[in-house]
Amino acid sequence: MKIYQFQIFTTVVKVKSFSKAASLLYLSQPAVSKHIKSMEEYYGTRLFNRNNQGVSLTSAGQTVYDYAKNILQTHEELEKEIDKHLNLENSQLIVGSSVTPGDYLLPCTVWTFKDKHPKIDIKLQIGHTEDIIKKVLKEEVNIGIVEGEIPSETNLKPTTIMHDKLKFIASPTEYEQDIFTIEELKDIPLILLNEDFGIRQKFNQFLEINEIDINSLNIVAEMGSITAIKSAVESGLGVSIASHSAIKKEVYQDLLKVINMQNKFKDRLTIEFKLIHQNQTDQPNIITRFTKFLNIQNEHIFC
Amino acid sequence: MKIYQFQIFTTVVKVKSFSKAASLLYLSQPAVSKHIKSMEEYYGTRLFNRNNQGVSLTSAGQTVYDYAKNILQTHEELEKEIDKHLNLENSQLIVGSSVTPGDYLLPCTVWTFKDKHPKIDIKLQIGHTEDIIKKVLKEEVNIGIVEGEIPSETNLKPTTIMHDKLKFIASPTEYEQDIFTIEELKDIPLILLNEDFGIRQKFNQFLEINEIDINSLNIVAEMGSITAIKSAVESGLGVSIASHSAIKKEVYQDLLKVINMQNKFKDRLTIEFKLIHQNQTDQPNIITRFTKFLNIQNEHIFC
DNA sequence: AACAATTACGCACCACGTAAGGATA
DNA sequence: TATCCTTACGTGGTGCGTAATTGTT
Repeated sequence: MKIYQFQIFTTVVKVKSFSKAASLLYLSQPAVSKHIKSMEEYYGTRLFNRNNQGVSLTSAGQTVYDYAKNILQTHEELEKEIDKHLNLENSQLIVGSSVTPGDYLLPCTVWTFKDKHPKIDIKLQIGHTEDIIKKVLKEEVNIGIVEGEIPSETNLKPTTIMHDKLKFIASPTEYEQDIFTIEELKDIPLILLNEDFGIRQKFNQFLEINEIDINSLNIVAEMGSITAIKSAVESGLGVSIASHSAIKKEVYQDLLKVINMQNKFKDRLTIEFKLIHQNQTDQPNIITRFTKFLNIQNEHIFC
Repeated sequence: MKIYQFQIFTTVVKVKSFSKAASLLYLSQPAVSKHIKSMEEYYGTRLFNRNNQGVSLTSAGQTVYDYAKNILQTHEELEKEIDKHLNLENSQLIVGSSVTPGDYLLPCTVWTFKDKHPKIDIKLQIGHTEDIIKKVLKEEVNIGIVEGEIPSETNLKPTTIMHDKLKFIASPTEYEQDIFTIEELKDIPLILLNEDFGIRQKFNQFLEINEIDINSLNIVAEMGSITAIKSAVESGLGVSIASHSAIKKEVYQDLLKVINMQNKFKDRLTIEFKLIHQNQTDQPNIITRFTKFLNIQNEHIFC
């Protein structure tokens, strides 16, 4: 049994629904289903009565709930106690991030971290990759989370903490097709981020790998903001390319649609987010702490 | 974090050694190492001081230990409470098993189950596969764990719960070679189990697949007991074939040695242990309970 | 040299998401 | 039929053991 499964379980109990719990936990509904099923197998009995209005606890489930609350609380206390050992209280952490993770992923992460460590003062700064690298080197920020390449002469050793798929986006009212061919890509009006952005650099690489001359494309605008790009695409001014996490909300709301690429294209168009920090020998505990926090899988760091 | 990891952790604390904990938990030593490492990463701090005399808790480790004991105890209470719900107390379970699992694997399993459910009366009967199948059908035993094929007309739906490798064994003083060729196999004096045993049936299949006539072999004896076979082989009377779990103790003590087969041989010589029980619609909770107990991975059912 | 933990590697199983299927008001 | 849960399947990640390596007395 995992602590994590108790968290899923208690969430389900609270909202009386697998699907609602799934969306609260940033999981798919089948994933929640399977965790509950595995708990039911472990304890050898049904824990929820299912019906199409949601779910309710069985009496065995009520028992598990009572104990699960206890275990979760104890474990939370343990984590707070460890924090005290590490002297994390009243310390400060400044995270520098490039635009995509900074705007779309880290806010929730930072919020979660703050919730878990209320006495730590954590700040988030957003900028382009180069600037963040400079600030890490000057120790103006403690941790950087950036896209694109890290020059090796900086001696920063980047570790990849997440990757995100890049996708073509278009207005659902203007574009009916679900797939692009190479030929179509050359005609369609493109709105791109400027070259300060890791996403744009990745797209340029993509063109090279697929042997497409950038001058053969119909680029109608270059912009310096993801929000601006999204507005332009929503208005039907053209097609663009964006990171999945930056557009999932709009796709869900039907303001944007994703157009897939033909299989022929040779690259996978994914972008990696890398973590960098100064490698001090006596690294403050707080940096280790936040780094580990990001690295722990199955804990929904980015939400 | 997993409950299981707390168990590993507390075991290490108690015996002050990764390797000793590993052998108590029926794990390899690197496996324990990695679990502790992953806990240290999770909590962001070292939990043990290592040295070549064993390990000792750091102060953060002491904190984890205090809370871990609490969590483990709470979880154990939860399991007992669930047992009460299922009315498992004072019920009876008879497990029928064929020889290899019954003699070498289940005793510890049954002991563990009894330890976890002290009010359940669990008994273990050992016999040949056919007999166990009959007893399951007559409901003289509640659960069967057997080797070999289950006739489909019994309507028992076997589920494989473990597999074991079959290995050639010889006396380490009589045989120096580490590998057999097909030709050598035909000359060597063989001591085999009789055909009541799943292991022997599997060996016959193995010969067929490799197109070896059983009459071309030098079979010096057939016996009806694994213990007898082992004694004969230890005395240097010949070579035999046995299930890994039945001989690992003797191999460790250097009373027996394993001789591998040449790659040419076409079969893998593994034997499967299958669980069978009557599929009653209102199956007693206790059968479900024991079945799940066997099925739960990572909990070292066979030890 | 001996003992104990770590790292490397390959294999099997588990966790996830997507998509299709099933049950119930 | 709408809503919600379950099953099926493919992919990537985790856990395991074996074997080689490192580190400490």
